[in-house]
Amino acid sequence: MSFDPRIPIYLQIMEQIKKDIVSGKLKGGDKMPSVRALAKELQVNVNTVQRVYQELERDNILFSQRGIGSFVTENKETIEQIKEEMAHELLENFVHGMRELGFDDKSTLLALQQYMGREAQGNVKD
Amino acid sequence: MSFDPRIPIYLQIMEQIKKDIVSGKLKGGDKMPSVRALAKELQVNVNTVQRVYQELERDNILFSQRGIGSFVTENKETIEQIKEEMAHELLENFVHGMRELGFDDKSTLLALQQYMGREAQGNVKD
DNA sequence: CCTAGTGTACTATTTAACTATAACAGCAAT
DNA sequence: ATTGCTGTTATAGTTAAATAGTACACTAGG
Repeated sequence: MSFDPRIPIYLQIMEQIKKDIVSGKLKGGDKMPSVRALAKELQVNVNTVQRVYQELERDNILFSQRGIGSFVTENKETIEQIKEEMAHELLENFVHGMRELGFDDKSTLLALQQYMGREAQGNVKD
Repeated sequence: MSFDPRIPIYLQIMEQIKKDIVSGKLKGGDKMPSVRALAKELQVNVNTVQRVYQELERDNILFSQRGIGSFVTENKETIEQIKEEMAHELLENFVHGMRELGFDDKSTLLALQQYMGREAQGNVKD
């Protein structure tokens, strides 16, 4: 994982973990790497990872047990809620961003289909 | 304009100016507010605005003349290029972001249409 | 010439993120 | 008990963004 220097590292790690949970890559109850292990893997300081886990625990996404480890919440509602929040934010950024560039919604939709088509080397319109 | 504390202010101001140029709200040759005027308007320091103008000049989006003012470039190609870059970045963030949340492209497209429909209180599908 | 407004440059200070390092606290297996 | 892993807390130092304040350089208009 490489980091965007414009955004605090701990926020980027938080986002990545949330994505992994929301997409099912990490499941409810899964044990997270220890703060030290993740710090080493990501080449960041232990305190930074500790902050990540702390913030995620504050948001009820993880829970930590001293001496044992940190775990993904078992609460599926919480996870679904996070997913909706994240998707909503992406939608909002995209649509509003395109509007601010002068695209109307129809043009935006078209641009998206073209982009997806280009990436998939095939058309999304079935 | 209110600022996202997670991102440097000067970058946010840069983005806004670029959006205004790309969307046509600011046109080629237009005189920008003076660094002091914009600083006062945005409630930020003169140095911050100075940095914004300096960076935008480096990107050939503005040009500044000492004693006179700062102006939007007359080069339409540059503006068009910026517009494409910004649109591409939005598309990329959106599509990749949705994929990371576990949405396939078809679901993403549907979610977008629903979002646009909700906002417009009407359907985009003509 | 002189003034007012412009961009530009410089120094100093504050704040937050990040790092480095160490220590403390709790659990489990030997 | 001891060892080794865990989360947690604390202190200190570095870096970059942003601020505050000042000064300089240039241009236009009176």
